[in-house]
Amino acid sequence: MIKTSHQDKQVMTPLDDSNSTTSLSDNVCFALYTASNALVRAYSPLLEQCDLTYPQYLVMQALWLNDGTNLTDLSRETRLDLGSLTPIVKRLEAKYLLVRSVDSKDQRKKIIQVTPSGTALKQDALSLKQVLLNKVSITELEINSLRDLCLILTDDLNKK
Amino acid sequence: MIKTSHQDKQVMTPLDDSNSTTSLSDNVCFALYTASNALVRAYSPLLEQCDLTYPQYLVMQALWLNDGTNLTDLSRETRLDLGSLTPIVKRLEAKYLLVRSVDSKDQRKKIIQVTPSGTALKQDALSLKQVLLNKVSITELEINSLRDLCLILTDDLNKK
DNA sequence: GGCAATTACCTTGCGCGCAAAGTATATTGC
DNA sequence: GCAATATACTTTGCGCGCAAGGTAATTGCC
Repeated sequence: MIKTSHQDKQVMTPLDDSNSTTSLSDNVCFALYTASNALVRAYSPLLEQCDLTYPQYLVMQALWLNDGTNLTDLSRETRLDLGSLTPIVKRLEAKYLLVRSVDSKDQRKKIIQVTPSGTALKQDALSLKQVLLNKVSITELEINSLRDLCLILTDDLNKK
Repeated sequence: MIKTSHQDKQVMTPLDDSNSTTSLSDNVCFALYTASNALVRAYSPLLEQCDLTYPQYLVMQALWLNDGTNLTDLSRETRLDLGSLTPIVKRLEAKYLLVRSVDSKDQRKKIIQVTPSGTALKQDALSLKQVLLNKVSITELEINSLRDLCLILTDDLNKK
């Protein structure tokens, strides 16, 4: 958007920075996208015994930390779009893991509350993280740095 | 990473490691998942002017680097499932960016080749990466470390 | 009080990601 | 030479992620 320098030339030059990659792995974007897919894929067989998908697990985690919020607040916490969140929450309600009720003070708001069944899942579900971490060869320090870089990147990309 | 100590007790204690998180942001998994979503979301309005989605862009990148491969090889390079890849490639063919043909030596294989229209997209599409990188506040060194950690993590998670 | 603007949520449409099942072609074993 | 197996791809079903459009309820403004 700022540099439109090679809009005029269609011939690729060897010095052109945007073409010096020899493999997809040279791109952060590819690496990030691939890692996220691998993560969800690796989580899925573990979460299956809780009958949860990864996004559903995310929502339950958010509720375990902060029960009784409304959809919009839950959307902000999970960084999930409201249009994605509504059907996810409905499926969790169909599994009797949570209940939805209308806020009496503001009838537009839906209050989401974890049921006893939902709470019962907590220990088992959260322990699955360790199973995945055991497969990973990078150090805890590197994991923390990976996490922090991802959080910064997310904020940067969501800006403007 | 090593400790699996809380498998036997179902009651949560304040010292229980898997429950000490006070926010979703404490989890690598959440951070990674969120960052990947933010990335695709940020790329989408840029790629719109090329009439490409992010996965379609990934496939085109792979082909620009290595034209004339078959689907299975393309699947390995892009880390995309064959079941995902088939419809993506079909949509790219419908946009005249590539053609699919049967390998005469092995009729099961489909050879994918970029058309002149597909090649014409290359310069503009690859220049979009810089637009995104300009929004990002982390250093090039950190980006490289983020990329490498993601690649290692992916390999670890795909193992076994 | 009345009415436009805003907010909270739901719905729709499309393109994935992936597991599972299906089809056609090649290869292997005997 | 031919059945069993393996390989390459396609299809189907489901659950997202997200943009866009819709419907109520609430707020702000006059």
